[in-house]
Amino acid sequence: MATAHDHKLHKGESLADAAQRAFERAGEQWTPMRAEIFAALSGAAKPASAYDLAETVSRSTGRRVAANSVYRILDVFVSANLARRVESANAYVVNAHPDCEHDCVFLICDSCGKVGHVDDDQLSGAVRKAAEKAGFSNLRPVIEVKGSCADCAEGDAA
Amino acid sequence: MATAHDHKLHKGESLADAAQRAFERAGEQWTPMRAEIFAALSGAAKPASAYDLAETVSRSTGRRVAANSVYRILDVFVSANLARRVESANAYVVNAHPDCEHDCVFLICDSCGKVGHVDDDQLSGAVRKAAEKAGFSNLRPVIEVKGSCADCAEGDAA
DNA sequence: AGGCAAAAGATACAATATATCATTCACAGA
DNA sequence: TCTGTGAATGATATATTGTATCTTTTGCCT
Repeated sequence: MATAHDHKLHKGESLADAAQRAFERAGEQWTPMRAEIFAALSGAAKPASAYDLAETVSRSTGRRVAANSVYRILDVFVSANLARRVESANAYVVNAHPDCEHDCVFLICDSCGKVGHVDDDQLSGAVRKAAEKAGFSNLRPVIEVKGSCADCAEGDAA
Repeated sequence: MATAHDHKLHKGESLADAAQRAFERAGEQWTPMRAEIFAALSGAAKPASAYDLAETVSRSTGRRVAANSVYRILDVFVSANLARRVESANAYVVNAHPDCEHDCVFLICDSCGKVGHVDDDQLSGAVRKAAEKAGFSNLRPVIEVKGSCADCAEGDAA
């Protein structure tokens, strides 16, 4: 890797390492392109769209990266649990704990666009149970809450 | 209908009537165009995209209806609780009981695309509570579950 | 009828997502 | 080393979803 971008925190590096390990354990290849996209995704302050990432990576590598390549890689990331799609934002976030399987609850701020997340297995379990009770199987819950985050709500009085 | 209390289930004409009443009570105009779109939406077997509805209504009226008009009307429907957006399908469904405020749980079948829904105030309340605990306000929960519906799972043995 | 505001039409365009085929690359086996 | 194979990526086109802006029409009120 030996990256020249020194403003990366150690936390970021170790996340990439953990991601790589989990990824390879899942039988996938950790290629330079995938590493670039993972870095772009984990460096983003907000959920990033595939097009955002395509642009970021295009700049950082100097080579044009097309959206469809990004989509392909994001799909692999999502199925390997390295990233997650935020449905109500049409965007993606890294999974900071690629080793744990959780149904995340995402909290999406309407005004700043940032996303927080909560892992509450009891809550997501209740959602799963409700879906099963309705005859659904092979469940993939999407639990998100739009609203105003604490920071944005302060100055906002709305 | 046996259910004289709780959630009145409206169908066909009476649903449109109930919707119109609720809509006008909210201070909105029930125009012919809006009635057309509501009819198209409530006649759809699956969640309908704005473009689906535009095409349906274009055919049923003989006049070309542009997507942006449909979007505008859907937005009004959603804010008046006559319809809901299914985030993970980029589509809309009618609200069968426009008089009650609920955080619906949508169940979206991967293979047939149909959507079921569950109202579980305790469940959605728990989601709201978790978001509030994280400092969020002005909440609009999105609780959806992708999976296989009972019908599709049968022939599928996946 | 006349005037106003809401609604709808027309058009253009931006953003998101997928489909298809070609090219590159790593690697196994002759 | 050569080559066949499959995975990954590139290139390109196109489909789908969503907004912005301006004009025209419609419904409502006096």
